Amino acid sequence: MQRLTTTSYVILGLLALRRWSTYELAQQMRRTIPYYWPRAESHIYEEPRKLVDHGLATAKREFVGRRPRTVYAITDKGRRALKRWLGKPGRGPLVEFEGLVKVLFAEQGTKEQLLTTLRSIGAEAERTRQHHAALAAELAGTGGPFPERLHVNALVFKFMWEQAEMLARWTAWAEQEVARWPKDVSKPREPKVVTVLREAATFAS
Amino acid sequence: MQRLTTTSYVILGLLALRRWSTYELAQQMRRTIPYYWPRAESHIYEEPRKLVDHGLATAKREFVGRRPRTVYAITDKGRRALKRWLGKPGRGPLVEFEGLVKVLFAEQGTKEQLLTTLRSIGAEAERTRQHHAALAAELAGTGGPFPERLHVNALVFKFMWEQAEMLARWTAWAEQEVARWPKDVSKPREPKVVTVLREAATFAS
DNA sequence: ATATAACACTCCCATCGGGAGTATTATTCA
DNA sequence: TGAATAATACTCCCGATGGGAGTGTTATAT
Repeated sequence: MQRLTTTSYVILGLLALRRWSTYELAQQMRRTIPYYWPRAESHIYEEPRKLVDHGLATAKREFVGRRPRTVYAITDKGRRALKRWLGKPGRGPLVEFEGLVKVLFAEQGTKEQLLTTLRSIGAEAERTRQHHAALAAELAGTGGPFPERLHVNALVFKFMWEQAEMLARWTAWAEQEVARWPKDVSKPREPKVVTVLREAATFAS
Repeated sequence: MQRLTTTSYVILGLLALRRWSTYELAQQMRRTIPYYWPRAESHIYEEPRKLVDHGLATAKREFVGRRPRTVYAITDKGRRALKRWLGKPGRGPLVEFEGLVKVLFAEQGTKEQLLTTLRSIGAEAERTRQHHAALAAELAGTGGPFPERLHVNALVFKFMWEQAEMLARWTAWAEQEVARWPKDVSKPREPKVVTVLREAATFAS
């Protein structure tokens, strides 16, 4: 029997709200959760089965015409397991950022390449902000599918929003700084950018 | 022959700076890079071999007493490959944040559990800030192992710093908001927290 | 009437996280 | 000086994951 992962508990948490078919769960996982718990859709289908194996959920086979689907529901044991899990501290954010790796080695390329990298990150940040703003508009307007959960959603949303804002600010700042650098980005003299290190260093204990 | 991943290019980028033994590469990958490109140490040993297979690096077997070690160096083909890679846009940040999942389902648990979750995230954010501040002090003081790369390092550092600051701010804010909620966190009436949604919604196009 | 999108999955391979294990050399501290 | 411990230098392996391809059915758009 496979062990339960954070993804299992995400599914269990969703099942605590209502019953879902696996397809609906996969849909829901695509809406907002990928911004802090991204998982491949193909594997979402495995998770509820694990929950059933552990007695945390039940599966019911239903039909839409001749097409079958499986609808899952949480059990009492499932609710208890979820509550226990909520009591254990969760891991802090883990960031994976390929664009930043390209910035790190930027002096091996051209100034144009670096600016292109920064602009593409900036464009993505802008798209994310738009996405989040639209989501906020929907939640603030209709209350979303679970209006009684608006307060916890707002906590989570705030993180997503601040993350997107931070990225946009950082990109704009970096573009501006790099614009000041000479054409050969491997040899800037006295770059102003280094002041960020001195500022951060003052916080060292 | 295995295909090159972002991790391969991280190693290639490090090799562009100087020759390293695999152990040194693994060490270096632990210093700052895990904050934006975390990879398991055990796999770092495989990457340089891939680079050699592709002709982007050469391996040299050396000895420290009777203990052998492999030292890798970049080739001209490797430098060209790195430059080409720098020209292609990199993926934006991907965030994985288990703690936030616990916040999302917090109304299934107790107020105490939620506050504990937030406090543990806050504590981790503080540790990260301390780590970054110490790193900044070192870089600003000695210039670090590659003083000629201080300017690109500063760009990357700024992102790490802002990320840590943002997390600390978010946690402090969330703790304060939750403190205002009633004991039964599933039923706060008119939570002030929802204003963040209204504010963000004004940015929707 | 037909094409396309949404629904409802399954299968599979390469990648990755992470722990355990092996052996040698350097450092610390009693 | 000797023993313990840390650092160096890896290898092996299992289970979790990303992500693409594939199969068939039902609803919607044109």
